[in-house]
Amino acid sequence: MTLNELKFIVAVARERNFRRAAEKSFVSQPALSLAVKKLEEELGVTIFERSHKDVAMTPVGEQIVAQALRTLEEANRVKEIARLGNNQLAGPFKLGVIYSTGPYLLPEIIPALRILAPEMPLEVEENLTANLETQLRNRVLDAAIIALPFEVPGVQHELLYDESFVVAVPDIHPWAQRPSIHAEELADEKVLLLNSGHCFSNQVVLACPELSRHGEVLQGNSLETIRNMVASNLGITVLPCSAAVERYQNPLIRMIPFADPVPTRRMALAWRKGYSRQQAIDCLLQAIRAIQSPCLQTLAVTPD
Amino acid sequence: MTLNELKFIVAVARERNFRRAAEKSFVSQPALSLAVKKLEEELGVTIFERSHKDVAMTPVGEQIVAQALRTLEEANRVKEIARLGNNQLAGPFKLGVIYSTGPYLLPEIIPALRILAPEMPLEVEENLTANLETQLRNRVLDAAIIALPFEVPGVQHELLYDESFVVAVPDIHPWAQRPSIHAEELADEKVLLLNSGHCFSNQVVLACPELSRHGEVLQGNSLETIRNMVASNLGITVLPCSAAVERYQNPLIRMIPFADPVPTRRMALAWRKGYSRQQAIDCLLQAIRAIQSPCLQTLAVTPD
DNA sequence: GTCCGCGATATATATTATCGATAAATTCCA
DNA sequence: TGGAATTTATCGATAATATATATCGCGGAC
Repeated sequence: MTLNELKFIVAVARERNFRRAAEKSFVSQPALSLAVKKLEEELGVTIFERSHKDVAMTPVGEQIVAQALRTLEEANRVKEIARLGNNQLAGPFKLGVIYSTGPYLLPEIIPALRILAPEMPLEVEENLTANLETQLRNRVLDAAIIALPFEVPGVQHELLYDESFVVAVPDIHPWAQRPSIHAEELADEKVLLLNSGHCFSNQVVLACPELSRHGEVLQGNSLETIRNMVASNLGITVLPCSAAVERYQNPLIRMIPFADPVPTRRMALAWRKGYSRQQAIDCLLQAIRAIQSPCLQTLAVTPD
Repeated sequence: MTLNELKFIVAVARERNFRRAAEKSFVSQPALSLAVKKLEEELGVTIFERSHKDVAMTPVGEQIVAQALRTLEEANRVKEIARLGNNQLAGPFKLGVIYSTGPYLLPEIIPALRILAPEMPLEVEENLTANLETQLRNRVLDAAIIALPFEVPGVQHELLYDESFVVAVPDIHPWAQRPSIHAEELADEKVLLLNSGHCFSNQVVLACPELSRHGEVLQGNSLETIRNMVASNLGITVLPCSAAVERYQNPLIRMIPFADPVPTRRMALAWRKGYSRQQAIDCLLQAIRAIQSPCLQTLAVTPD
C-alpha cells in the first residue's frame, strides 16, 4: 500500500471514472488501473465495481476510500509541518560564551540579532571553554563563542575576529602614563588573573611565560571583580580590549596598550557538524561580524 | 513522500540508530539512509542530526515523526477496514424476484440462507422482469431471480431449475377429474392470467398460442388473487408447479398436470458482471439448489 | 594507537511504476 | 441495426525507484 495508490482510489471515487481519475492524477489510465488493482489485491477487497458505463463503489470500498482520504490528510500535515517548521530562524537558540567575552560582546550581539532574526530568542550560557565544549557536544548548546584553539571532533568553527589585549593599571601606578608596555615586563608585577580554567588567563601567561614562575594571583570567574581590584590598587591585570572600551571605563584605571608583538586572542563561533540550523549560525556570524569596534579585527570568512 | 519513508523515520526515531532501524525495517542500512535523506530533501527539513555517537532529532523532526506516526496509524486503519469488511457474507443483500416466483420460493430460500450466511439479511424486492433488470443494472439490486430468456449486457446469470406448469381448475369444473391436459385445450377455456407485463403469462401464451386470439382474462399482479378467482369458479388458470405444492392447496381447486410436451419455464439467478460479492452469489445459488421439491428440476452448474 | 561501530557513499541490480498501443466490451447515436 | 465513440483491461517496452553489497571516513573506547 502506498500513498499514491490511496490518492488513486480517492481520485477514482471522486471521478467515478478511471480515465478522468488518471488525468487528474497526471498518470496514464493503465497506470492507474494497475495501481488500483494492485491495492485491491493487497487488501483482498474489491473497492470499485467496474463496468463500461460507470464505476460504482462497494460498501467496503466506500469505507476504504473515506479512510484513505483521512490518511492522505494526515500525510499532508507532515508536509505542512515541514513547511511551517523549516524556519530555522524561529525558536530559541542556545549560545554559549566564555566568561571573558560574554559581558562585553553580548550587549552588541543581542540587539543586532533581534533585528536579523526577531523570532529567535537567544538563550545565553556563560561558562568555561571546557564546559561549553561538553554542552556543545551533548547538544545542550546550539553554538558557542570561544577562543581558539578549539579543536573538537564533531565540532566545526568559523573565525570571528582577533582581539588584542591591553594592560590595566591603577592610575596611581608607576606605569600609568606609559604609552605602551612590553609583555615581558608583566613578569615583575603583581598580575591579577582569572582562575586557571579560563582560557583567557592561559593566553596571558602564554604571552608572558615568566608570569607562571612568579605565581600570578588567580581571582575567580569575573573580569569585573579583577577590574575593581585593580581600581583598589591591589595589582595590575590584562584585559581583552573589548572589556576596555569606553563604556566600561573606570576613572581609577588606566588602559595601556601592549607594545609589539601585541598579545591577541582569536575568537571563533563553534557548532556541531551536521547541525540543522545553518541559517541561524549564519545569522549569528553576521551579527557578530557587524560589530563596529576599533579593537576587534573582524576576519574574512575563510574555510576552516 | 511514501509510507515507507514515514515508517523509516519512525524507526530511526525509535532506535536512535540507523543501523538498528534498518534491521527492524528489514532493509539494508544504506537503503534506509537514502530514503531518510530523500524525505528530508523533499520536505526541505533536517529531521535527524546525525553524529558518530548517536542520532538526535531536530525540534521540527520530532513534530514530523509524531505526525508520521499518526499517518501510519490511519494507513493501518485502511488495512483494518479491508480485513474486517471483506466478509462478503456480511451486510444486506438485495434480491429481486419475479412476482410469479417470490411467494413460493422465498419461504424455502430464506431459512436456508439464514444458516449459510447468518450475517447477511436478505432484502427482497418483487417486481416485473423489466423493472428487476433496470434495478439490477442500476445497482439497486445485488441479484435477481428471473425466468429465461434474460439476456442483458453487463449482466450474467446461472441456471437454477426448470419448473413445469400445471393447470388449476375449480373442483366442479368438467376437467376436474382428468389425469392431464394438453396445452392446446386451454384455447377453449376462460383462462385467468397475470397482467401482460408478467413473464409468466407470456410463457403460458407461448405454450398455447391460441390463447392470445381468444383474449384470456388478465388479472393484476398476484397469482393468489387468481387462485381465489379459480376457487370461485370464475375460470381456470395455469400455475408454476411451485405454486401448486401441497402447502398452498385449496380444497376447491384441482391441480392437473399438462400432457407432454409439458410447458416449463427455466429459472436463473442473474447478477452484474464484476459484482464484488461472488461468495454471496454462490451462497444464494447453493441455498436455492438445495430446495427439495418434486416439481423443480435443479439443473447442474453449467457455464452460461 | 588500534580496533570497533556508525552513517555516508559508490556501484550494480532487481523491482516497480509508467507509458503507448491495442483489445474487448458496451453505450450512444443516427 | 450498424458504426463511432467510450471505457476499462491487457501487453510489451522502458524509465524510475528501491535495495543490496562493498567500502569509506570519522570518531569513540579500550
